[in-house]
Amino acid sequence: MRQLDPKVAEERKKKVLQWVVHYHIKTSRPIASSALAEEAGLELSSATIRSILSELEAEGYLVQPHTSAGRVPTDRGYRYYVDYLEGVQRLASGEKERIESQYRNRLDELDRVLSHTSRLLSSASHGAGLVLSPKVESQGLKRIELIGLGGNRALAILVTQAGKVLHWPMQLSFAPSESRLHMLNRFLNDHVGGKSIQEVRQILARQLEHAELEIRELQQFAHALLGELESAFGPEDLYLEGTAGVVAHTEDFGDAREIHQLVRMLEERTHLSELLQERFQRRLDRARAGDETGVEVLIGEESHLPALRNVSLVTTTYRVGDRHVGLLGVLGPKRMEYSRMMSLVDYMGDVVTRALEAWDVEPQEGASGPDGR
Amino acid sequence: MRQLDPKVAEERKKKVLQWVVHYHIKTSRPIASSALAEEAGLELSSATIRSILSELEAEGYLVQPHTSAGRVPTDRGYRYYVDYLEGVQRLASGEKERIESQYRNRLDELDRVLSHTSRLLSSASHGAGLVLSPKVESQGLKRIELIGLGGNRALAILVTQAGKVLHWPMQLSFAPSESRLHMLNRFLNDHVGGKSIQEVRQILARQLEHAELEIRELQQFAHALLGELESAFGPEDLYLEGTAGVVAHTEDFGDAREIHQLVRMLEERTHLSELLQERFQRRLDRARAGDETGVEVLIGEESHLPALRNVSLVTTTYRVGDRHVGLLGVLGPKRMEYSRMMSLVDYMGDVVTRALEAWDVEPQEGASGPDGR
DNA sequence: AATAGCAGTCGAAGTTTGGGAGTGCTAATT
DNA sequence: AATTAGCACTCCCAAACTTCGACTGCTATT
Repeated sequence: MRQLDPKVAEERKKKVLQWVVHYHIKTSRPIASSALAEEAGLELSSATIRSILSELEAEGYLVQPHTSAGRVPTDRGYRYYVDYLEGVQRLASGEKERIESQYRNRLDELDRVLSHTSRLLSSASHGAGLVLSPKVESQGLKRIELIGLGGNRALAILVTQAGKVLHWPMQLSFAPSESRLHMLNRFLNDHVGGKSIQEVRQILARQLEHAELEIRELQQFAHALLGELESAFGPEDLYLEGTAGVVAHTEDFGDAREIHQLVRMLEERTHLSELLQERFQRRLDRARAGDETGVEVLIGEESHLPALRNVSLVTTTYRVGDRHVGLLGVLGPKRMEYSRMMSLVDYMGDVVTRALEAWDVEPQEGASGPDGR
Repeated sequence: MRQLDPKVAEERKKKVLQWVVHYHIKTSRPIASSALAEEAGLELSSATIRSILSELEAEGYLVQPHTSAGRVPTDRGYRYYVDYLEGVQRLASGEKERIESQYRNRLDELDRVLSHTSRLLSSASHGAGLVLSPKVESQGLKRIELIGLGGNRALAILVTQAGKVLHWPMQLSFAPSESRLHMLNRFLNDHVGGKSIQEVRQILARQLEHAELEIRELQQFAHALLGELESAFGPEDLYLEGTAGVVAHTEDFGDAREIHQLVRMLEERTHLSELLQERFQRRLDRARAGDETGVEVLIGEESHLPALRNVSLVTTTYRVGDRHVGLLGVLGPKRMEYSRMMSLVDYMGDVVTRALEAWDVEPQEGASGPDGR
């Protein structure tokens, strides 16, 4: 056994690293060379493994909490481990079944699907579940409707192609009559199908110029509608559930200040929302470049947000048809079961995509088809 | 100084108890007799105070974590303290201003008001904010509307008197035409104004018997509507925000198991929701008996839920007009600043009630009034 | 190149210790 | 009778110390 093939050496180094990360995740303890020697099935003595470990440490994959302790993965170590994992494990079929049953018999609104999804993610991961809702701006509209509520009040309702229902009350400066509203609705919906909000805006603007029918009301409505759509759709698009679960794993945090930082961040939502938006954007760009990547993982300080120092984020996108429209995932302690989380998230991405299919595939033409009985 | 008036003795005993609770809340430490003697301004020696303390302990208001430690309040001690506090402190006007500004310029839906309120409660309390939404069953309806979504699909929309908007998609077994829907909506709304869901049910049922117009569709719709309303309105009526904040105060909990219990409970929501429902019911009963009580506090084990052993709940009701329709409050560590929390909750109850006033006061008659310009 | 063996490091967990914070009791005081 | 000072006693807590053993890195050996 003279002269070791460098390839072989490299190979077993990887194996050691993987085993260390894996085992640390399971035990939350520093991993010693002897544990490797005995349980990892490498057929090497602890001494040899020690030298491998110290190489790995020199390369920045591992650290010792102190001399004479075992090794713990760095962010970089986790990163290697996660990259290696890519798409390996499948979800246990029992768990699949459990999830699937939750979605069965549920022809539902986007809103409910997503909020339900974030709960499921949370409860299956014992961490936080998060879902970024599709931006309304980017979706096609299916219907706009104005419902009079008496007096000057009306309720505006907006249904998007993907099944999201938005509604907000409006204070008009006139009291619309039933028949006026009906006409207005008719007019609006004649020009809306499948168009994006921007397009609808333009149409409304053009109609305002031509100044045909019901000028005052149209103007009123257009004005108010545009105003409402401008604002009001920021961090509210984030479904975030189960944050308490993340914080409860106190052993994974250093001091109390760290926990408080994290709590603040989870409470305010804005920073997290921004981070996810940005991630999603990047993902879109990459998808456009043909670089299809399923589940992505963001480990500890890779986020550059100090509050997330000790947690990791596992995300993927979900689609309507072949357009990626939103992001979903799990936030948990850095020492999470990545392979399970990754397959969970991957699977949930599928499930949501399938749930949304039902909305997209439907007949595209007018409202009255043949009686379906 | 011969012969002490028993009333005076009783009085200062109360004072001692209050001071102990107050100070423990501030410091989170057991309180010693010497601290009382020096800082409470009682003009008594520590020895005398000791004997008072031991009486209080015998009566179950205080305990010592161990011999030779100071005293800590029991649930009963907190209870006394809280009952005494009743309506004493007002909220700092700066804070009021801050809150008030959040509601200004916001003619909004019930849904948003409440979810916003729970966030505010959470951020102002550093605990969890919770709001129990009015039961739809008990509210009058303002509008029902069906919007066709193409094919057999329709979106049912229901607006209650208090401004809650419910909507859910329905799969019909026929494809409704525009004009049919319009007629149906007309018919529905002619019979709906101010009625409760039960009443609407009955009306629909009666109409089904008389079997006049559009029988099939009415039947269809009524069936589906009733079905939907039966289910689906349980724990979703609870807005719960900021749960992570409660858990983050690790020093207030015994072991990790306790924390996990609490986390589970906060995650599942059902138990908590039930507890709150029950509280609300009781409150209604009491209000009916003319026993008006503003803010209520539930301390630790008074809830009989082991998971809530170390937390307290501060709640009040909010109203629409003079009907109590919902509950709101704060969940935090047992060692919370009760007086601040109570005035916060009290105040928020007011704010929400005022916010809902806007919805109730409006003109009650038909949709088209004089042009209001 | 791999290993056995060994000295050395250092944390974790247990033990000991003193100090002090606090109590309850009792006898003296008003 | 109520209050207080004084004191003995309890018991936690923090610090200092010890022991143990889990690891490592190095070196000589195979």
